[in-house]
Amino acid sequence: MSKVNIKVLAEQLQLSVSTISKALRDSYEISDETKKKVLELAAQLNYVPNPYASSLRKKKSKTIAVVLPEVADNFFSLAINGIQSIAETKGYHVLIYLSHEKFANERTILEDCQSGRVDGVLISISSETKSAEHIIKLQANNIPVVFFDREQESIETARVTTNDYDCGLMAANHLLKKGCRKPAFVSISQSLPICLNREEGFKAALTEAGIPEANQQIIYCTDNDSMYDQIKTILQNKHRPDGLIASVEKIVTPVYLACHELGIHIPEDIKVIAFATLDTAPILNPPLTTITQPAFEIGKAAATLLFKGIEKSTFDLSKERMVIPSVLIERESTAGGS
Amino acid sequence: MSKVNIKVLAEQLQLSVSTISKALRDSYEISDETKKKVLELAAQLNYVPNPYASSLRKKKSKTIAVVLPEVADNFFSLAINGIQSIAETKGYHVLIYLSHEKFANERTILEDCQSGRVDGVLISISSETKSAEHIIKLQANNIPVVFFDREQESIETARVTTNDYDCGLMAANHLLKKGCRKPAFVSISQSLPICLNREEGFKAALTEAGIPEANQQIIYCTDNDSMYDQIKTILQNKHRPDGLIASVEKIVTPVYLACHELGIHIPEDIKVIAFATLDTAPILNPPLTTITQPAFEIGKAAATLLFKGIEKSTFDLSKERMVIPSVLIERESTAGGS
DNA sequence: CAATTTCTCGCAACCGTTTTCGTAAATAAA
DNA sequence: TTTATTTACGAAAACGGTTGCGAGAAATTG
Repeated sequence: MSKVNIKVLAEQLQLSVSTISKALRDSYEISDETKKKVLELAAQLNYVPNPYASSLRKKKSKTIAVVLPEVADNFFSLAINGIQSIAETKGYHVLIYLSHEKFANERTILEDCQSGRVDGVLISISSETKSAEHIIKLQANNIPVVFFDREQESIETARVTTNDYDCGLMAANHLLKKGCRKPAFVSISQSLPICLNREEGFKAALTEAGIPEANQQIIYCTDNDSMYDQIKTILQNKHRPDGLIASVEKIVTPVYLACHELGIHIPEDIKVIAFATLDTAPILNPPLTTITQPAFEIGKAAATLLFKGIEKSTFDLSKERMVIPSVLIERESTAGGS
Repeated sequence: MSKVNIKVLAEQLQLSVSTISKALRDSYEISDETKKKVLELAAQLNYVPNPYASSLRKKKSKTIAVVLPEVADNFFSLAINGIQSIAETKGYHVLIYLSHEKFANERTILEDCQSGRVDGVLISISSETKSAEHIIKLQANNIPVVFFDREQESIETARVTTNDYDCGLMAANHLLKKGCRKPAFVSISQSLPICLNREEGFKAALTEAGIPEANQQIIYCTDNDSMYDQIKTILQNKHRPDGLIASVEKIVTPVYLACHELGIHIPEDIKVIAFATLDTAPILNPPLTTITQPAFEIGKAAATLLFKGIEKSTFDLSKERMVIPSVLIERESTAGGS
């Protein structure tokens, strides 16, 4: 059916293909009269231009790729919202790719992005990603890349993050203030800057408070499936921490469940604070103290930068660095102390 | 930079463009020797074929569109995961579009889908959508459409849903069994089949139990922003319900918060059950009884059907109907009664 | 050795749109 | 009236692959 393209319009109006094309794009070369006829017929026949033909000719796809570790995470969902909101106003389309936290997937995805399919890439790298060649290759192909949240430090390009180090510090200080003497930090990666920075802040706060390094417990839960068991083990340990910082959202549920199963009470026995954008945080049992990241804003800012990089060839992304602060929202999971 | 295309390969190897193309596609017309040389050079020069050029010629984009009301919702996030998992194995790319529950947005999005940009569309309609022409137009253009979760009843095409009526029945019966005499159903739409079917099941259960229609309270929260206030009003009403069914996930937080603020205890004063895939359900205060929808599976099934419709022209989507049941998971928010 | 078949490859059209350039007619300036 | 300029449009070449067909060379057959 349909298959109505420029050629069909041209035949019906006894005009040339080029005239139709120009009329549709409102070129000054075409008379108002002709334009009107073309627009009318186009509307009547429900003509929709083929974006790929135009992309081929113009070397612009009006499409960007968003590469994420996963989508079932409030932070990333909200970030997508932010990205979409900007893309819409710019008339861009958004391809979503999931790395599932695997480097190999991420590399395959970025390889495809060199095809001309997209004009730019927004990426939050997988927890496995350490090398950078796959991203450098993209840049070598003149595809602008902007990191959001999870960056690759060695790459020279724009990035939008939150103040991870400060938040690590803030979280740890909050626990200390609430009376914790043996807080632990639960991380999901030994390479992700977001985790490392939060961890550094955590350690700095503890050191500052005079807590010896030996008591600065850092726990790495790199495997999703064993997370629950791992956390349980830690909570059963003789040196059980009296405070816990969840570096990412998905740690929260296993922690709460494990505490419940083991009869460990939050916040009496252990205080919990999490980097999370969970909207159920205030109705958890107990309500969870969070470091809430501005996910939507990070998405918006990253997209805005990317489009600048795409549209203004003069704009240099390489030195752009935007930090949007998170906020600590105190709830009962860290109640007690002074 | 780069710009390495088939022509470049052809020149370097002193072969014709068509030979390169055929070699890359492993055509029988090309000798193994030549193929090897082509593949090697392609790898060396980091050649990535332009998908749009090929799409133009082959009239296939290897891309599908997923149209959702919103993405910051666990159901949809998980559904995207399911869709992606199938798309990956099929080598398809996934464009995400958000209608933000607005019909006008949805129409614009589907219009664009007629351009040849996508080979098929997976859609969960907005809560505003009542008419169907925008979808019919798509089908008239030979773009297969598959509904998942939120369908448009008058359209003849495949749909993957959960057993909404039964779940409405199940939810209501659960409340009745737990001692509720005045349960209420909180809906977000008077037109969405998912809401209507759940509502019908709810009413059927109550009627069956001998509860007069006058006491079958149905509450419509169509506006996101006023939801909290609306719920609070209802809870302050003299005829405050003693049980509450949240027809969708996003109703949960405002209900819990409102109850807390008003000093209404769950489940003593009011029992709550929700259609939700929240993974924090077990750690809420109190843990939330849910009708948990198989979001991931629904996504997978819908995508599988769509690809059948795209790839096998003999396959008739119009009569396909798949129902994947949800499960009721009982927790404390409905404790009490017998 | 001639006739036929098989193996490889190139030519050229095509997909739908954009864009440069050329040109005839209409209008303005000289 | 002649010349210059503007206006409105068409022809054709791209963009990067794909594909049907034809043709020469090599291999097979009779």
